[in-house]
Amino acid sequence: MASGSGGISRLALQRLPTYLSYLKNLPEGGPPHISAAAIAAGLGLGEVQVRKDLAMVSDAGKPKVGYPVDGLVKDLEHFLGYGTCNRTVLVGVGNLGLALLSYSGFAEYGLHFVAAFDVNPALIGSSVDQKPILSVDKLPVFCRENGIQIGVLTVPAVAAQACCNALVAGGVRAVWNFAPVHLQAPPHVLVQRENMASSLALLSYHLKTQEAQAPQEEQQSGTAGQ
Amino acid sequence: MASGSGGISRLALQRLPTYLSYLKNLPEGGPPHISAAAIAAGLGLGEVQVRKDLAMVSDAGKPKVGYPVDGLVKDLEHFLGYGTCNRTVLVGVGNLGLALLSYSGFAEYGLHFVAAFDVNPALIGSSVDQKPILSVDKLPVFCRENGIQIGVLTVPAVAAQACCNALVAGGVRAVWNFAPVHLQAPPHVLVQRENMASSLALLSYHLKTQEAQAPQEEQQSGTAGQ
DNA sequence: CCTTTATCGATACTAATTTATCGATAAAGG
DNA sequence: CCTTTATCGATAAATTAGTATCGATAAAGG
Repeated sequence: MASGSGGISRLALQRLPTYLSYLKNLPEGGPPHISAAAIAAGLGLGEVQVRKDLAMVSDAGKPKVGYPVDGLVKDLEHFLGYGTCNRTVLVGVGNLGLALLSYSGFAEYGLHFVAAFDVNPALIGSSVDQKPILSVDKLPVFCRENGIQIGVLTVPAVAAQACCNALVAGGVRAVWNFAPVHLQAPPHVLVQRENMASSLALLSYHLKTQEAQAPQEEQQSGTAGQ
Repeated sequence: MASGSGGISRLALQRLPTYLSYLKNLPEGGPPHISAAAIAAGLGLGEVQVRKDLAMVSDAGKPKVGYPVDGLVKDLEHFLGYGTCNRTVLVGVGNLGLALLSYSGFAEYGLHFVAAFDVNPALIGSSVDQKPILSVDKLPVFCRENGIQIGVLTVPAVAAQACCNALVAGGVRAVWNFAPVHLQAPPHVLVQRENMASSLALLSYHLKTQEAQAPQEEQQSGTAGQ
């Protein structure tokens, strides 16, 4: 296991979980080693890029053999900080909030929901999957007392900055923001915006430009590889 | 309105919707013009970057005045292809699928859900917000007959490639994939993966590294700007 | 009408990221 | 034991993205 010299680039860091999930989903009885070329092919990436990314995380790669799958998984998880339990609260129990709250897969990434918060009195007092829904008034104190590290924001845009402030006041150091606004926060707090609109922009632009270029395409017999 | 010379970069394209939403959320009675510097400050970006991005989209910027807010909004929407109705289906009516299906905000981006698909017989036949839930067996035919352009995949990872193939067979040209797998598709079909794990990686890594560097921080009096 | 000022757009520069090349090495086969 | 081959890691080149500088211009004020 190696910690690459300087820091890892943001884009490389974002690719790491993709490798991780690819490796974890490899068929059970397969070979215990895998080459960078194989990973690259499976994920549609460049072979050299894969090697470079993995070099930041692990030094278990050996010529002629490749990387040991299990070892690489461990190295990735360790590098990303999965495994250490990050206590998390969710703010805003709407449709999306509920979906995230009841998704069990986040535990794999070390993310553990402890409680949820909302302003709606009809929700306060109830619970979702053992996780209580509390009033947002209690947010800063709760975070402070329970050592919360991550806050997930699924509130309307207008409420997002206030909720973010409450999280920061409670000592939270990472915010996952699903609201379509840019949030201000002190530098030691990482605000990661999950921007669905960005993805949609890519889709929409693709459709628009492709339409202009090839308006008569349509007879591809569904040849989707693999 | 200008179409920048070559193509726009992926990263720039992803920033455009951020500008758009920022402009749309500007207070009603405000000034009719805005400068690149003001936008940059509001979004935490570089002033020059904002100008360069906007130059790809619009040529309505004037010295001493800035950009006309309304005009810029129109140019952005036109460039991104919003406004043209993109008929969309959703596959996989689980928690997340439901949340997306009942979120009304997508219409703003030209995305209109026409129907949803699932394998669960208990769901098939019912509907969510006027949108019928049909059997996945009908997916290719339905897409073909209704001129569906976008498919949203909120199915389990194992089912994703098969559903993607069905969408492609139905003539869909853009897929928004929420499943944590890399999908194969012919080159004219854009597969955009919404990778929550990537965001989580950033958060987790930030917490891990910050913990190692400054384990004794904690007494910041919640000074969150704005 | 001329000067000043805010702000854009273009050009030049710098930094980051990706891709290509090449030598080194671990295993396999003769 | 030597040769061959697959594959890694490192260095170098190319591409791409981001930043700084500067002249040009539209409005405002004298």
